[in-house]
Amino acid sequence: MVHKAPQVSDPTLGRLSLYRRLASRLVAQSLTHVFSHELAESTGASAAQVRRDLMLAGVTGSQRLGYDLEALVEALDVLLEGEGLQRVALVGVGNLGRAILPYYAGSRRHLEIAAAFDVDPTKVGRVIAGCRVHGLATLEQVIRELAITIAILAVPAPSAQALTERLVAAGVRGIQNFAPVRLKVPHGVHVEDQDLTMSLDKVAYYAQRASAHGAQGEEDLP
Amino acid sequence: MVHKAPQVSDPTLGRLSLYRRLASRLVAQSLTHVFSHELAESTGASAAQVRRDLMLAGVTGSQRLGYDLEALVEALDVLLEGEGLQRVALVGVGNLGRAILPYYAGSRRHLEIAAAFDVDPTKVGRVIAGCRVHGLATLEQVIRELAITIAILAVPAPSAQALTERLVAAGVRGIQNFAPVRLKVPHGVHVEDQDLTMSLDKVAYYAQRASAHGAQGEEDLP
DNA sequence: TAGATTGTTAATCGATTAACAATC
DNA sequence: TAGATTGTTAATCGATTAACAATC
Repeated sequence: MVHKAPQVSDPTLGRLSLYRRLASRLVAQSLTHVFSHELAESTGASAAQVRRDLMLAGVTGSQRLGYDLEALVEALDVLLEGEGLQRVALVGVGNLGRAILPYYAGSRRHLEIAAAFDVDPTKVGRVIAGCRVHGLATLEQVIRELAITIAILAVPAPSAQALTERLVAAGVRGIQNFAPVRLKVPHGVHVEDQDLTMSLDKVAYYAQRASAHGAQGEEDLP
Repeated sequence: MVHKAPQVSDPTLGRLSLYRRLASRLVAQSLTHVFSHELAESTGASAAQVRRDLMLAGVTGSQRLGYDLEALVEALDVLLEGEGLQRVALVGVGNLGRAILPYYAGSRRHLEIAAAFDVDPTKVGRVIAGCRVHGLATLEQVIRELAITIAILAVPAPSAQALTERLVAAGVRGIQNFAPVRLKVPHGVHVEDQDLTMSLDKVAYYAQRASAHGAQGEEDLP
């Protein structure tokens, strides 16, 4: 348990997240073990890389059976989300906020979406996916009372920065930002931008090249 | 105009997308020029890297005034989205689909969201953000008629793979995938995964470390 | 044992940085 | 000119790959 927390690089972190998702699914199928090459499929990485990633996470496998799923999931949960429970706030209960919520419901044992916030008075007081919606007036109070450390920011771009400052002042240390704005935050606060439009540009770029190079695959390699 | 299309790496592509967004915004403010360090702020990259990125995109700047905004936006549009017009289909008009649509409305001169699709019969026939919603029965027909090459896939995970196969068969060459599933596609088809849960794991990881290292910034460097 | 896996190491690859020369 | 910018190059950094030894 005195597991010295390793420093994990960003790309590795992304893969660990995907391993965990697959692992949870396999656990639900009552499986007990998984091989590195099975996990590799879920990310497109090589099996050797999976092994190195898991070693970094402090998970050790068996040469005959692969990795024990229960231990794997627990180790990843601890690494990604910490030993205790971290509470999360959803800020902005529009279409996007409501769409996101189900993704996080259940299966995350060290994270809990503890509260939601919205400007719209008609939404305040309602319960969405087991989560109570508060007005923005009580933002600081609720966040402090529940000791919330993480926020999902799903509000329109113009209000994003002001809300960020209130969240940080109230004790939030990490923000998943869906607003197409670069947030300014003090040191020690981490912002992860989830830019929905950026990847469409990438798709457009590759699709265009695919069409230009003739409808069929641009290379013959398997 | 016989601009040999450059091979652009993935991280560069992401930054170009962000430069374009900022550039569009500045154009809307009636500005005519922008400096590399101004663009740099939008991504967190260095000014020198911005210059290299833009050079790669074939955009050339002036030493006194920086980069001409109109030329910049046009060059990025052509690079990212092609010379002609590419049409896009939104598949799945749930909360997520409706939330995404406004992000793409307008400002994209070489991309057009031409059609939407949904299983729900009560949604079919409606018009959302200027975009007609079709039933899944006519998917292939509509995609072929409109020559759609790109799809935004915002459907539940279980139906994602089957729909992907129909889309590809009908001529789609690029997919922005919001379903938490790894899609199998033939060569020449590009899938960009937009995983909404992965970045929350990253946030949780960093937030947890921030809290562990004492509430204040973990390093003293500016 | 034979087979298939895991843990470990050196070599490759690519992106970023930093320093410089050139320009208006 | 002086100042601030752009275009260019060599050096650094880090992640990934590939090959190997060790294990059950």
